[in-house]
Amino acid sequence: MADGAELRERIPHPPAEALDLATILRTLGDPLRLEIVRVLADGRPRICGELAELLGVPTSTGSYHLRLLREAGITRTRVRGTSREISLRRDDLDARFPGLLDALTRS
Amino acid sequence: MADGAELRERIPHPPAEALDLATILRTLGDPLRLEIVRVLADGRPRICGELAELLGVPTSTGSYHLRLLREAGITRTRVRGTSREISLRRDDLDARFPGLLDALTRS
DNA sequence: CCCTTATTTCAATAACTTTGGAAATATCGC
DNA sequence: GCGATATTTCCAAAGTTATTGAAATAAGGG
Repeated sequence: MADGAELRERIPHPPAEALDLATILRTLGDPLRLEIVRVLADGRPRICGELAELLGVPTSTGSYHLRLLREAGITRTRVRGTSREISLRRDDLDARFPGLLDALTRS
Repeated sequence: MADGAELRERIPHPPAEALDLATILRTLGDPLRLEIVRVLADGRPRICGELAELLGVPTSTGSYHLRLLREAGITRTRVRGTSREISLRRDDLDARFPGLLDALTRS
């Protein structure tokens, strides 16, 4: 690690008020990312490698898509040991865009 | 007009069964196109030039975005005189993805 | 500490998207 | 047909996004 920055790594998430509908739609408008959201829709968090394997992509590709989902405010990422636990930000999304997630994950 | 193809010009629209959610989301994930959909959400059709002017873009740019909306199955385009009348495909969208349009145009 | 495991970042590349001026096409009314 | 009006298509430039191997970083456990 680079000299000096010894604080525990914090993963940045946008606050709920900052969520932008066009950004969310653009982010979900990719089959891989939409599939990730559908998998997470059951409320159970998954770890990054689990999702990459499920989608059949290298972890570097998975990590890229998970970063976009997190930056758009769609998912939340928590450090747990050497893994990251990914979950849907369902309450924030439901509060900000009622009905959207339901419409996307229905059936 | 090119020699021989004298039939009345028909504008292609995808059938309702062919609508794809990821394609629709990708298409709406552009601020200009999302704005067009919000304008059309009142159910009143608009002509192309009206929309381009409203958005402050050249008609060639407007025409490009309207083509993407039409090809994604989000809007319907009808020839009316020298103009094209653009409207939302609300019934098809509501039937195929219940709640989606409502969630996008609420407020 | 060092090793292992999980994940991210980097860098290069390829593929796709957006923009807008100019030219082409379509339709109408005369 | 012709001219006017509305829109689309073409094209090239610019911008953005996706993909992935390799290197870097992080955390945990001996």
